[in-house]
Amino acid sequence: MKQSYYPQEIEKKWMKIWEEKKVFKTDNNSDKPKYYALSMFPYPSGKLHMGHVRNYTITDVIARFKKANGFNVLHPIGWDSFGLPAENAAMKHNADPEKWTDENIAYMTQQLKMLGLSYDWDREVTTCKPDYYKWTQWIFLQLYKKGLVYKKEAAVNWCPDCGTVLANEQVIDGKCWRCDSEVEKKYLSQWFVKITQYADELLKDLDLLKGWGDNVKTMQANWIGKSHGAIFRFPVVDAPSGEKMEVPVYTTRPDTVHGITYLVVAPEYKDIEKLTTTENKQAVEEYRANARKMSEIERLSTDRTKTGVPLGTHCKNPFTGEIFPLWTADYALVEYGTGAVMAVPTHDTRDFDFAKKYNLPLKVVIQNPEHPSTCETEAYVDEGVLVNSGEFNGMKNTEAKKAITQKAVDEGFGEFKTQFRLRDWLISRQRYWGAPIPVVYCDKCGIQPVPEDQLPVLLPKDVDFSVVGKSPITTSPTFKDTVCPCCGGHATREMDTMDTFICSSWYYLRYADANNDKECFNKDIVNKWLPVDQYVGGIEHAILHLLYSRFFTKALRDCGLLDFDEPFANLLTQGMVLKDGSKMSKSKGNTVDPDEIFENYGADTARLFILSDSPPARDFDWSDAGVEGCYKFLNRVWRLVSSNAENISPCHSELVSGSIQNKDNDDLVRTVHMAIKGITNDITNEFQFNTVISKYRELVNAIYDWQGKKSDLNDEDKNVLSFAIVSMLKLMSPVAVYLTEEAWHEIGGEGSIHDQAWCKWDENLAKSSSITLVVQVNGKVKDKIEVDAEISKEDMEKQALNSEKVKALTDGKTIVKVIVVPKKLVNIVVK
RNA sequence: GGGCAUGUGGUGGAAUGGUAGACACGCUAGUCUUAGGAACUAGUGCGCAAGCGUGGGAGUUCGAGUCUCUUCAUGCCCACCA
Repeated sequence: MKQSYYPQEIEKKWMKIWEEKKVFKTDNNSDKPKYYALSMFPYPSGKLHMGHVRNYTITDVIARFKKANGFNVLHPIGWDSFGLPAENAAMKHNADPEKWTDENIAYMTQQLKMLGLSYDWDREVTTCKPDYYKWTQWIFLQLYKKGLVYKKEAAVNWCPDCGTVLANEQVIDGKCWRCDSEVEKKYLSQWFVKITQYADELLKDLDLLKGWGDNVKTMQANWIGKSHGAIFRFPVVDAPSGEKMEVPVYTTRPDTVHGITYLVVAPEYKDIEKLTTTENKQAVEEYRANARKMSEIERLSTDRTKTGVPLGTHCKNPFTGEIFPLWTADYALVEYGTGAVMAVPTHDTRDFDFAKKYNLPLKVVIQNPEHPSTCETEAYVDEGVLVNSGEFNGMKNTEAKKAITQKAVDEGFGEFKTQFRLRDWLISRQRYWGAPIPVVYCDKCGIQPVPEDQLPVLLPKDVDFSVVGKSPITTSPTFKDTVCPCCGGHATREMDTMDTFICSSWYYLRYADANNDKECFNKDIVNKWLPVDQYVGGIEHAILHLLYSRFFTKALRDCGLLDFDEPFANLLTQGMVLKDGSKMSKSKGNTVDPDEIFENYGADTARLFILSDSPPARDFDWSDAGVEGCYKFLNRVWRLVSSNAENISPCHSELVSGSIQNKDNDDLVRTVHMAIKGITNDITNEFQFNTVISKYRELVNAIYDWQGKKSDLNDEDKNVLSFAIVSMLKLMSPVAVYLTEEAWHEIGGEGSIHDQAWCKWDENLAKSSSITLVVQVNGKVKDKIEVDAEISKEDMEKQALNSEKVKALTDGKTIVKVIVVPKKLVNIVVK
């Protein structure tokens, strides 16, 4: 008999058996209730890191727990496999990114299997394969048909030295990640997805997501950024052309409208040239050219002092008749609101800074009656009462917002306006390793979508990855030229590929029906499996991926492809894996390679440890000593099973404590019931795996203690021991997947332990036979008395008052009150 | 600047408003061993003690780590959004 536990040998054996028998295959036609457990799928970067191990172990334990509890569980995995690292590797070695990707997937697949994850591998999804991106392209076309995809001119990150567009991720501190030169902005025609059309619903439906943390919901709400304000239109009084013009502004502070002393338009404002006088033209042009060149990071940096130039023209404030100058300044953003800002330096810190710098006038219109401010040294941005505001004087500013906007509405120069910060999603990437955008450009017919029966538009293979300064896809001699689907004449293909976030915005739908080659997924099957019951992933996806996926679900719903509103019912954002207090990273040299842990301690140890020390949502500090401790614990469990194997039967009878003669046996049975209850509740509530594992340890310690009191085992002893050990193995089976399977067979169990039903507990047995009665005097613990668990309130009080320690403290004092908490404590209040 | 978290022993962390420090790591003794970085046993918040203890200060309560207010510190995310 084995006296010590050899994970390498045991784990490899079971890994193979489970794989051959497809133990974790999911049946689409089961009549059990469904449960969809999902981890965010990985980018095939080469090797798993500990963050993956944590993420997938958490989801795996949930999936196994739900399966044991009678659910038909969908637990799939796939690969978010388009993206820059593959292309970079390809460019470095002038090799095919597909080869690099495939090799990584093969390696990581082995690692995932080693980790003992209960995936249904028949549903594996790989976003860079034509059988997947065909449907990504098809979905793009549906969105195009719906008007949710459009093309427009937009600024991109441009590296002048490499002559190429950079993704945001490739811009590091405003510089090119490859050549370190300053990144500029450049205007190109780009594809956009109209996510803003769903801004209101994306915000409103956050309320439906009861199973999401408030932190993630708040981040999304802030990102969507709904604000209520007004649009005011200011007539231009001296447009150089003499034409009648007006400048509309958006403001959330209509109450300050009487305090306007100037007006700012963004450098990219569409009418800016028509609003500039001849004398100011040169200065304005120079300022705009400079702003265009500046990188996003430079421009948006807050510590930068504000700059701007006057246009030379003026507007009239329709509320006051005052004339004020127009300026351009890059603190006005062309993409937000109307691209123009009404400046009230007295009540806005940005306007204040700008006005001080350029000596623009200040006019106070809001005051705190108790502490009036002249706003000479700083803007007064808090609430107050209107002054210098004509008919609105004396009104509270919160009320004035409405009244003033209403006046503008009535007189025809303004309206109420709701504004979002959310922008449309730029999805064009001037890159090779992505899904080609299925569009062609015909000289005669213009933009033409590729007909659906011609999908997929395959990535060309005849490309040169060594090129610098352009996307490798443009070097293909065969890709560019094609035929117009409309007129049959010559057309050229779109050379841009899609942002990989598109691919990852619908993969969770594909899992439900992963091998469908007729449609992206069958509507009924998707309706059956979705929404995902539990989604697990890193907080870093709190905004982009989760928002895009929510948008996709709503858009596909409106295309008639599915019938639900939100894709992820419950979301668990796991914390980071740290080492020595900082995030594991190659540059810091504090990474831990999962392979080494598997090799030295086994996957069960890795699984146990990664769950043990912190609750899932919190950051987890890796410690080598902790791994060692988990390994020792598993060996301790193994010794407990193997040294008792011949005393244990896997089919123990149901144990009722009344029929048990021996006190130690009764205590152990109660301990087991308490463990079942506690562990089940800890998993069910918030997935508190760290306390689950401490309860494993308590249970194992209790069995060892029990064993220490026994020499020869009688039938009752054996029965109780069997009950304890079999329960322990079942409770541990979602975490220590290999050890429990091996142990299950060691004691003669049939089939797989992973097909066994979860343990049940008896409420009457899930408590100990005696309790510690805590006696407090004035809220401080003074005595503890061991009493029967069924003690009455009266007896509790009597026992407490009889305590010698209590008597000593209450002698000669008045007992004001006695509080009795049933079966817990007595508090005696004395004076 | 805004938002969101989090503050408990030497360390990771437990505690439906009811025994603070479960369970571990570490450490200290000891047992068994040729040896042990294995296993087992005992101990381990601080303080000689009365007592004191959950970042600080107030409050609610018979009773507060937990609830309220306030303050400080740390971390993360967003950041010229008018």
